[in-house]
Amino acid sequence: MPLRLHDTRRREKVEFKTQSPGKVGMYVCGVTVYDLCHLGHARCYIAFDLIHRWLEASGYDVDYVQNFTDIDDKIIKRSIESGEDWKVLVEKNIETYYEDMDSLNILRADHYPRCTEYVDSMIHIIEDLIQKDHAYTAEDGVYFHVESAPDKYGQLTGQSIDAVRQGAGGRVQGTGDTKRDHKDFALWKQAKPGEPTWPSPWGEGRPGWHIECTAMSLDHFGVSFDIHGGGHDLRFPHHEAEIFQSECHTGHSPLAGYWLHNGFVNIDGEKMSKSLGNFWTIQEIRKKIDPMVLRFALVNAHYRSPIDMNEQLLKDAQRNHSRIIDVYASALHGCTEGQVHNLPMADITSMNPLSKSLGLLEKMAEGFARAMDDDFNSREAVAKVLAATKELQRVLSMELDEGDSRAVANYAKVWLEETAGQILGILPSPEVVLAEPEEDPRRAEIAPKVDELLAQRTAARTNKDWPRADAIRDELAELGVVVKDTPDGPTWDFA
RNA sequence: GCACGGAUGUCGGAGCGGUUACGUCGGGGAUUGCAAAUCCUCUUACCUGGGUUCAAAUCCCAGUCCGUGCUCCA
Repeated sequence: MPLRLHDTRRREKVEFKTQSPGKVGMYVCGVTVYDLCHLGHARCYIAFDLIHRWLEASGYDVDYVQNFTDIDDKIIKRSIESGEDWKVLVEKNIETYYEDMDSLNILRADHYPRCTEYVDSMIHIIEDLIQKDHAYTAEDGVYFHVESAPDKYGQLTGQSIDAVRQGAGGRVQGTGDTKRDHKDFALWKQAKPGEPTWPSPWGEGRPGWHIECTAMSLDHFGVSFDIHGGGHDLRFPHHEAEIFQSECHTGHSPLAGYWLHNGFVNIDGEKMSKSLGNFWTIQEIRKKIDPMVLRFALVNAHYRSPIDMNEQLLKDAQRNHSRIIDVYASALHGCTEGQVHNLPMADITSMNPLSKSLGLLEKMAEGFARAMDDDFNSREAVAKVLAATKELQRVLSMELDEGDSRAVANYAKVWLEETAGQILGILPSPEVVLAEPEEDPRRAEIAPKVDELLAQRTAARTNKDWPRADAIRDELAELGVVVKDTPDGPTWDFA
């Protein structure tokens, strides 16, 4: 089944065809490194990581470019506020960016260009746009004249230029400066005293935001490439500005074969924003929960739909994620040295329970692939993994001889690694799964007391003194300890 | 105002012409001294009004409500 994906420009799911066979050029707008990354960044780069992984798994050679915007108004503002050199600020945030993304198991892109390295090409493009009458110089910089290419307006948002001619809801003051028309956007900004600058034919200054991506994508891919991605909010004006700049400069259309935009993250039903005070940085989240659980929660939604982050969602994610890990762990434990038998034929209609289970699992794997081929529907793919988890659990606990049970364990291991591991990226490495859990310092602290109480409770239970046994359990509950009775005796953990 | 999405069971959220989503919650059962954990199992649904069709949650038209964008933003 062919891969289909939703293209923002055409506003529908279309079959994926690359510009050159077997190769994919993918450009995703990166972060402006003036601050730490937040939940929204996590969502965006996990979404494109998933796309990256699935394209690779489907046999494409993906050239993935993701930029850093390392100079802009906010970086300058932040640098002035903190008294820190802007270059130091930028380096620090880029370092943390990598750290955050690594913790979320996001595979690295192939290139991370920084816009300050491309100022010369930006100047070159701007000169060309001026020459072609698509741009003009004003007192405080150079602007792109949107009315010079009206047919390119609204390609991603469907807004007509006539509607916007009326004035965008009266909310454009403050961006006016000396440009001719409120729709025009800055290509080059004249520097104010004390700001970092680059020389240009229009005096000392720095590039506008939109031109950066144009210069970098042009440099890496040429006039056109396959996939352009980014957050939903970047459709306008950023991505439409890119279309204006690139297509007017190169004369080639379209700039990108497919435009992909990920949905936003809300917190408890509200838009995540600094003014609402519900801004979660990845650094903060990492202190509270396993980043792999966060990844699970984000992968457990379609990349285009908005996601409402809340306690319930994380709790569900925690539970379902550990269910998968548990089965993976028992599969790993079952992969012992020794003879491995051939597994019976996978056959849904078989009377042999193992054969039938293998048939079901094969079908689920197919469903997984079908889901991913359908506009990277990881939500559906996760559902298949969860269903398979149940089935794998069943298979792993079947009464089998040694050779068979090794084969089954290996099958389960591979099944999960090829789906939840390689594609969804939610499986930790075998080393991590098999590692002895690190001793919680809190646990060591109260262990003697808990063990003492548990011994008393076991004695009470042996004597069938149930009120006494339950009283001890209540006492343990007050310490925040939950008791689990197993055939091998009681175990305990923190609630 | 314009543009783009969405409306599904207690809830979160898939499906998008005929078939079990998945999970949570709730009911029943197994297990247990009782619980917890685990496993099995059950009920319940497609915003409103028209239309197309043998068949609509799914397609078309109209309406209502909600979200987002139109300004820096993943």
